[in-house]
Amino acid sequence: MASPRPGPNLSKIATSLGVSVATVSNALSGKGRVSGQLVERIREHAAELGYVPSQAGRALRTGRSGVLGLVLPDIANPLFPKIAQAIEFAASAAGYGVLIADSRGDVATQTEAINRLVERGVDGMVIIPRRATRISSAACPVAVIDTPSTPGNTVAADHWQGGREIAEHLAGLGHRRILIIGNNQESNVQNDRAGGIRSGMRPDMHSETLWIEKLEQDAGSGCPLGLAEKVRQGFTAFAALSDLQALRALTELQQAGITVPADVSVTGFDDLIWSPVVTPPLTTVRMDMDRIAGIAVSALADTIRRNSIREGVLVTAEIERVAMQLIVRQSSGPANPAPKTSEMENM
Amino acid sequence: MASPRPGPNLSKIATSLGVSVATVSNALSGKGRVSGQLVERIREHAAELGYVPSQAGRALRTGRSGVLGLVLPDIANPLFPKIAQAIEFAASAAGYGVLIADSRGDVATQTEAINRLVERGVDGMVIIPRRATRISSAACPVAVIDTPSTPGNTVAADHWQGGREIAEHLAGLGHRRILIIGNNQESNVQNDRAGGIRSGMRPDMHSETLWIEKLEQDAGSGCPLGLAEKVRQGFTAFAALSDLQALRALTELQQAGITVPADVSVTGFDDLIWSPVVTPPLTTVRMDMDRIAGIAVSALADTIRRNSIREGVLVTAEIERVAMQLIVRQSSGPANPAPKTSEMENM
DNA sequence: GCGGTTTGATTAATCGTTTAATCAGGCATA
DNA sequence: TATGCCTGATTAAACGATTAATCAAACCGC
Repeated sequence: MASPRPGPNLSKIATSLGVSVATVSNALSGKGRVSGQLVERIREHAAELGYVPSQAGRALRTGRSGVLGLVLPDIANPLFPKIAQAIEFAASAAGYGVLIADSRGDVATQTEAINRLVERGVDGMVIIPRRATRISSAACPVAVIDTPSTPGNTVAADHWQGGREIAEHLAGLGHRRILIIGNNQESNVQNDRAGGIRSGMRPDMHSETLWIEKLEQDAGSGCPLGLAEKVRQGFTAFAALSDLQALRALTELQQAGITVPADVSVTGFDDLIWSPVVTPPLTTVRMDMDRIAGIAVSALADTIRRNSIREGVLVTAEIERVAMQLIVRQSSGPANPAPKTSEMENM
Repeated sequence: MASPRPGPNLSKIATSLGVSVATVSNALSGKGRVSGQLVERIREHAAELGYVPSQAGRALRTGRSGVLGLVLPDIANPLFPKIAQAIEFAASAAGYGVLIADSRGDVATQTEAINRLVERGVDGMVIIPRRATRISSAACPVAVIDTPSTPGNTVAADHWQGGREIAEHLAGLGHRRILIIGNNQESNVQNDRAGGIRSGMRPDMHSETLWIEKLEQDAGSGCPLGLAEKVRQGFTAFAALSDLQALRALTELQQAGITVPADVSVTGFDDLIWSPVVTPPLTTVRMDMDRIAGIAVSALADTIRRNSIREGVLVTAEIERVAMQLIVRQSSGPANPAPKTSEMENM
């Protein structure tokens, strides 16, 4: 009934070579004292037998599973593929596997997801927290990726600076009235980005902020944002806090007969997959997820290596904010002092 | 140096209750012969001690890790979050963890990613294959999710039928000249979808197919698709094989001053996250990923349970094609026999 | 009251790896 | 030559769970 593992194990190699298992183990790991030529012979033989070490056996003995957990509470965020990819890449470069857990956007099950990972024996985990949740340390080292302004954050993109880049870009193009379009006011990330935009504006500039989720509570999901009205009020730039919202703004404006960027400018955040290929391609700000993931994972790996006794720690890294990079494409252009109003009639 | 696991283990519970470890194990798993009241006592005590079984110990003994691998070779596909979420959900409902592996779109590393999973001791894996690759069975049971027409496929959405739904919808709206917009001609999925559209057209209808990747090889990535010209040629409907391409088409048309759906219709596939919130909301076709994932995972779990000896098998399921559902939104409307040509001048 | 079954528990082996402890020689030094 | 050290290997004890085999006692029919 019990299924024996298919491949050879240490003891098969050992008996086949007439040595002890301990020697084989030492030779392969390079730890004990084994003569050079014997190491050679053992390595060779192991390779030709196609030996692959049993993670279970190793884990049982060492207490380390070699697996990290990745908690993505808001998987609907289209940023997810990039994050998962970056984490997986960094982790496997560091010799770790990645176990995913998501809570389908439900706050209550975030804890449950974390527990499942702990039960599976992960050595540590990377958490991208759901907005406004605070991670109290779990039963293993935890790296948090949120925003630099979040307490307990390990490493994150410098969303604030990214916002400033956008503001300065728009200011340089002559825009003076900017509408910031965000989704959710509780999101640490979106708040940082909005704050950055405001802080980067010149004294003679004016901004308002539109929170979509709040709007949809009254007007229903998928409702129009009323951007044409905003254009009439003199806004010439729409700075969305995510490319998803930028896309929504862009198509609504286009449908209303307002041309981007001739009439108004639209910018986003995150450089999501569609951003370069829509018309016009989106001006946006990109975070270096590979770098962030690399820092998070190596900080985590360090902590795991250091902590002989397994305990819950919020991991800290030396670099905790990574600069975002402005990508200028064609959705932003010089401010048009008098956007064409002819089209506005038929709204 | 070696870090002892923090929590209690079977033997701690056993000595604390004055019974043997075997009895505790039996009581918790409900397998051997233990008296009812002792089972009760043991379960209670284990719970209050916060006992969590060691996956490593169990895995070593049983040869089962309780983990499935998920191979996503083309992670750039924005469909990924839904797939990953569905698989993770189905797997954790079946008591499995999910280890992810991606090959960053690189064909060569797909095999390497699979090997990494095998080395980590997964009990089976779900593979969404990169286009045009054929999965030869690995060292464990494998479920393939691609298209029903792919040899070796386990379960998938009925992309062909989805295509027919689109064609019939457009036919019913009076469209007679349809431009199919796909990305890559080698993709099994996209080919099925295109085939379905063609097969669902009425005899008096005409279609052409535009493959973006081929176009971009000459004209450069992100180049215009020249859809305005197609409108002039009499095409009134643009059926994209993914919402990503639909979005690209929609924005290009809108930017050219062509109104959707008044002038032409645009449809997509997959009901991606932005589809309901762009203007106009996209008519698309949705696959029931939860159902597909559920079927794939339970077929996999069955095979794993059945196969005492661990071997590589391509898993088969009873239901291998799952119907797609047409979602009619506002990007498709009645065919306009003479789309306005006034705007066409300024192209 | 005696062989035989059933019940409820224990014993002990096993999965594959790591690693501390031990040991047998060889070699150098006193 | 006896002592000590170094080298290169072996021994054996874990890690934590599962499970086949065993065992003691109770219970049954005859």
